[in-house]
This record gives sequence, C-alpha cells and structure tokens, in this order.
Amino acid sequence: MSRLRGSVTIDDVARHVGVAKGTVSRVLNNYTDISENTRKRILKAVQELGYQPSATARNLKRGRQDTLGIVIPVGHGNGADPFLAEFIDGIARALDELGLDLLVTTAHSREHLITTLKRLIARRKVDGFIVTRTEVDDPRIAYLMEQKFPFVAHGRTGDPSSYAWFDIDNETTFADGVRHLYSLGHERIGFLGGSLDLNFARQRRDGYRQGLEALGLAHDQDLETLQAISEKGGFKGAQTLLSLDGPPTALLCATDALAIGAVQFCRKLGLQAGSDVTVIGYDGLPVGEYLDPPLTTFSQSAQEAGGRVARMLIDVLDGKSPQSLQALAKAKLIRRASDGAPSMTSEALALALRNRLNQQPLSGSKGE
Amino acid sequence: MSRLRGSVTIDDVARHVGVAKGTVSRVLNNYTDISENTRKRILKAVQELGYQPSATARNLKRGRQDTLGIVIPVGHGNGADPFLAEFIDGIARALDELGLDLLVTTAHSREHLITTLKRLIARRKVDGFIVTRTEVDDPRIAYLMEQKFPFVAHGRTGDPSSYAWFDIDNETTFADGVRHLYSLGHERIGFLGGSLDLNFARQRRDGYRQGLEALGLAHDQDLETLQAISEKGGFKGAQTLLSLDGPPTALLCATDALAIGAVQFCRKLGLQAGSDVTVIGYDGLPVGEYLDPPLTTFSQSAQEAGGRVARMLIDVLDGKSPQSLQALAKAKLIRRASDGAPSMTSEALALALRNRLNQQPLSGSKGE
DNA sequence: AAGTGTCACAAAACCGGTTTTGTAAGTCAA
DNA sequence: TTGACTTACAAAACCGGTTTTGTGACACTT
Repeated sequence: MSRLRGSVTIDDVARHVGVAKGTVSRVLNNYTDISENTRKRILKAVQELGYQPSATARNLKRGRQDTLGIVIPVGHGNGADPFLAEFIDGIARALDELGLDLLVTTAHSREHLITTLKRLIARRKVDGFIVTRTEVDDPRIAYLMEQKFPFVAHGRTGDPSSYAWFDIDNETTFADGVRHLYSLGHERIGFLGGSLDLNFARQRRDGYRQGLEALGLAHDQDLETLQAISEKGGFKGAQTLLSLDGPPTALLCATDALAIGAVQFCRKLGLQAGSDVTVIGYDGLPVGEYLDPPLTTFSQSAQEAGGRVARMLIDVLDGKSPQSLQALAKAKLIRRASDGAPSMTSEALALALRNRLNQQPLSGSKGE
Repeated sequence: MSRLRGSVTIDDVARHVGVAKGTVSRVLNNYTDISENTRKRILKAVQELGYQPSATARNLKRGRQDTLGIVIPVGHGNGADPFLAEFIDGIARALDELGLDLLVTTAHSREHLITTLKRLIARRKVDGFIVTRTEVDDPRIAYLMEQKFPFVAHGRTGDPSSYAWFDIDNETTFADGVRHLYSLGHERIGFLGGSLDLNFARQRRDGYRQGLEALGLAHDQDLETLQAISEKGGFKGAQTLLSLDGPPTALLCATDALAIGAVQFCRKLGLQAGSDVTVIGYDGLPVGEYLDPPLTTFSQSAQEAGGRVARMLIDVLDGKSPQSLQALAKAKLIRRASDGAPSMTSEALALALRNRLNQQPLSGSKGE
C-alpha cells in the first residue's frame, strides 16, 4: 500500500528559485521580512510548479490537524439517522469555508464509541470532536472532559455546566406542544417518548409534564409510554396508549419516526389522524410532508445546527472558554395536517376502538 | 489555535527504557532483530506510559494517510440524501476494521467538487477517493484518472472500462420491473426518471426501454418523463403522465423520492395507488414501509454497497489493477402494496381522471 | 571611522515518527 | 586464532514542512 505520490515539495520550489526553503515558507505564510522581488519570484515558481504544501508535514510541526472528528452511533436501530445526514452536511459546509475537514467514524456500541474516541485522540488525527445524541450520563463527554480534549456537544447531559454545547430548548418546545394541543380542544394528551438515557428524550418528557402542569391538567402516568425510537416503536406506543380505558385524543411524539409509526397504527384501525386522533412529531423530516396525512412536526434546521456547532468548536480551539459557548435554540411548529380539533371525546374514542379491535385483532406490528 | 497536547512520544519511551528510538519503532513494527528481553522491556514501557504513535509523524515518513475521502454533492436538491447516510455508514464500518478513517466533505457545485478534490489531493490528506452519484460524463473521474489518483466509483460513467467501480445492474433491474408490471396485467407503463446526466438515471431509462422491447410492447415517448429527483419532481411527473390522453396504468419510478411524490399526486386525485394506479420506486428507503400504501420498491443495501466499495478501494491502494475490480450487483424487488393488477384500463383511467380534474383543479404542486 | 541597526535571507533545528547505515560483541568455521 | 557471519542494537538520515538563529550588506548615527 504505497502512496509515493511524487508531488512537488517546498524544496523543489526553493531550488527552482535559488533560495532557502525557509524563505519559501515565510513567503507563503505572509511574513514581512521578504523583499518584494523575492516574494514575486517565489510566488511565480509556486504557481508554475503547482506547489501545495503537504498538510501532514505542516501538521507535524504545528501540532494541529485542521480536522475535526465526529463519531456517529449506529446500529442500535434501523439504518442511518436522517437527521445526522443533514447535520453533517451543515458541519462540512461550515468547515469548508475555513479550510478544515471532517473525519467521520461510526461506532456500534458504547465501548466502541469510547475506543474510537481514544484512538483518534491518541493518534492525534483530529483537533476536536463534535458529540451528538448526548445521553444524560454520557461516557464520551466524561472521557473528553477528563482528557481535556476540545469538543462541542449537540445536546446536553445531566450536568451541562462546564463544556460547550448547542441544544434545542426541548422542555419549552414540548410544553408549547401541550399548550397547542390544549388550545385545539384536547384534554387527554398522550406522550410517546424514547429511552430516558437519551437526554433529549428525557427533556421532551419533562417538557410534556411541565406543559400539563402549567395548564392545570392532571398528569396521568398511563398516558406516557417509552419505546424504541423507530417507526416500530411508534406503532407499539400508539397501540399501548390507545388501548387504555381512557385513551388520549392526541399523541405528542418525541420524534418523527415515532409519529410515523403512530399514524400507521391509527390507519390500521381506520382512524383518521388529524381528526379522530391527533399526532405531532418532532424533527421536521422532509418526508413528513408526503405522508398521509402530512405530518405536523416540530422542526429545527439540522444543517444550521451542524454549522453552528462546527463554528463553536472552532471557537473552543481558538481558546474561548467553553462555558461561554452554550446556546439554546427553539424548534418551530410546522403545522401540516396530522393535528386538529378532536372529533370525539376520549370515551367515544374508546368505544370506537373497542369495536375496531374486536372486528380486527391486531397482528402486533406491521410485519414483512 | 494551539493543539500542544503534551502527549507521550517515542523519545519518551526510548529514554525511559534506555534504548534508541529506532529500536522502539522496530519493536512496535514487529521487526525480528530484537532480543526477547528488550522487546518485553519496551512493550512494558509503552504500556506504562500509555504511548500511542502519532499518525501525523508516521504518515509523513510513510507517505500514506490511512484515510479515505468522499466528496458528497449537496444542495442541488432538498436536504441530504438518505441513501448516502447509509452508504457512509457502510464505508465507516469496513474501514474501522482496518484502522482507516473516512474524511467527508461536501460540495455544492460542479466546480466546487473538483476544487475540493484538488485540495485534498494536493494537501495529501487522503490516500484515495470514493466517488458517488456518477454522471455519464463525470469531471471528477476524468480528473482523478488524469492525476492517476486512486479511487473507486459507486456507479459507472459512459466509459467505465478503465477504473474500479461497483454498481447496480440498472438496466436489467428496470427491464425486470417492466416485466413484473406486464405480468400484473399492465400494458401502458410509464417511466418517471431523472436527468440523463446522472448515469444511473440514464441506465434505468434504458432498462425500461429494453424491458418494453423484450416484451414486444411499443415504446411511446410520451410515457417517459424526466424530472428533478425529489418528491416534488415525482408529483409533477405523475401529473404529466396521468394527464395524457392515454395515461399509463403503472408508473415505474427511478427513485423512491419520485415514487413518493407520484403516490401523493394519485392520492390528491383520489386514486388508490396499488389498484387504480401502480407505482414502483427504487432505493428501498425504510420510510417507504410506513407510507400509505407501503411502497413497492427495488432495493439494494446501501450499507453493504459502502462496505464493498471501501474494500475495493483498499485493494486498489494495495496495487490491484482497477480493471479487475469492477462488480455489478442486482437490486431486489420488495413488494409492499403500491403495485397490483390494474383496476381499470387506460381509457377508463383517463375518463376518471378527466372528471376529477374538472371537479378539483390542481394547485400545481403541494404547497406549504 | 567605528559602532549600531535594519533588512533580507541562509542555515539549521525541530516536529515525531520510520528506515537505513554502522558497529560492538558473540559465534562459528577453517 | 583469525576472518566471516550473525545478532542486537545505536546512530543518523529522512519525510516536508515551520520556526529560530545566524549573518553579510548596507544605511545611519555620533
């Protein structure tokens, strides 16, 4: 595996002009102690020979890689996360303007996540990390802080006080969601969430509770269900909640994937999402617009978030204090057609559901 | 932006043991001319000090980066490509096993694509490239071949004879699609494709034509439409084809995004996809399963393709001849529910459509 | 006229590894 | 016993840059 690309080096340029290589370097790095004449000759030679400095050699001396890293957790669900794809796009765009690059690796378990982090740090392949999908008690963040290695988190952990992060105000967003549903006329509002290990899932659940409390609505533990964050999980969650004696007339879902599965369950029972049952998601996935009914969802621009986080990390590398780099954004409700005033009360819904279920016993989940 | 990570160097290890640093290097690289005793002492010190070699320094000498690059075209559509997300996952997994990493950059125009390629090559940040979404006449591939820089393409170009590639047999797949539709009873089969600059789009169109010919069906140019590869494009394409005097009873779409838009158009007109009109996509997007109706589609494993391509690139770097690294795979039809026997003839469909269109004039496209 | 700066560049050190070259000590055959 | 090989390692060169140090030529004071 040899990669002996016989490319032009700084020595070639120096020899071509007849100066020392240090001089060439100084010209290229805009030092002032070079005569105009020499500068021109060197620049011309650089042009002619098509010289570009080797990032590796430069990095070795500078101790910097001009490369940021991101480790993506994969495999604990089905396929890649559409949010992350746009997020990475946003990062790459921001970095491109600064001449930095992004190293992407994946990890399929918690241990592997840390192993990969360690390897990249030890080998000095990156200058800093972007951490996504933070957990309440996140081993990656613990490790990076312990190592004092620069990073920025997209999402917070249980104690977000001492590192840089960018996050959505999940609590407020979900409290707003509850308020929105209440204003539509819903009083029994269900929450379909994900594992509380994930910080955003916990915050969204908390926001849901806060929303209920602010409105003086009773909190009913039965109206909360936590599932795997996937369409399948959404299907099961909707099944759980709608099988209650007093089913919710609206389902606030922690992600679009959950909402999509919930809508599917409704359709399976012949319920119209948007009138018989209201379903709201979160993520603003483009495909939501093409579902039936088009999905009402909270949206943040993943691309924008990526750019923002990348720039924050660069600030950290420039020596800014991480504590001063903490920002909260709000998600926007995109109303499409899966929400609306309830067409029946919880009691009527329960009755309708009982009839359907008797007619048509469930197969448990959509199967292949 | 200083990154003076005071980490352990090979000199520290050498001094700690009392040997020359070359000796340490030889131990770590499994040279045989080291006594068992010395080897043990060095290994112990490495362990104790937690030494890990700097990738940068090693790369400088070796002239190799242990890093592969991928440049993703973005921005000429809406958001990130879900296929690519899984594809990258597949690459990253394969590379992880070999201790290599993946550098991801994005480019938002043709020129930018080449600029980025040039920069990465000149700066020697990567050892080879993976090129995706090949065009019939692809400037990236032309450039890489001219530079003799190692790469593997996912997808072919007009002349795929002299480089390494992995591709789906688009022609056969789409010819099979036509055969499948014919066997269901369809005789007027439409094709909803994308720009012929993209090689896969062209091949799928060609496969469609070949399928018709093999079955002795007439080829009607009106039954082909090319649109932007997006849900919006699919919506417009379906509108175009179904507005014909003799509309197709089945739509073979070049991608899932197109199919999703086409199904939306059908729904808007009150047509049931799967009976009134058959729609088949290509990509096997997971979300297709949760559409109404669940989308019938051709599928290839993006993740598998990523792994395959990564391993091919490593073979190229190891010196294998690119010509010997060319592989064609087949996509599999995943039958869900958007295809079926036609419920009406083309004439009946035309009549039905005319009535709908009079009742309910179109807004042109789905709006916000 | 000698001392002092400045200018513009050369020369060399350095970053942290790998690889080549050199060599003292031990082994073996003649 | 001596020359030829091994063995096991030290020393140095090298990768391609950046940065520090050194220096000759000239201008400018006093």
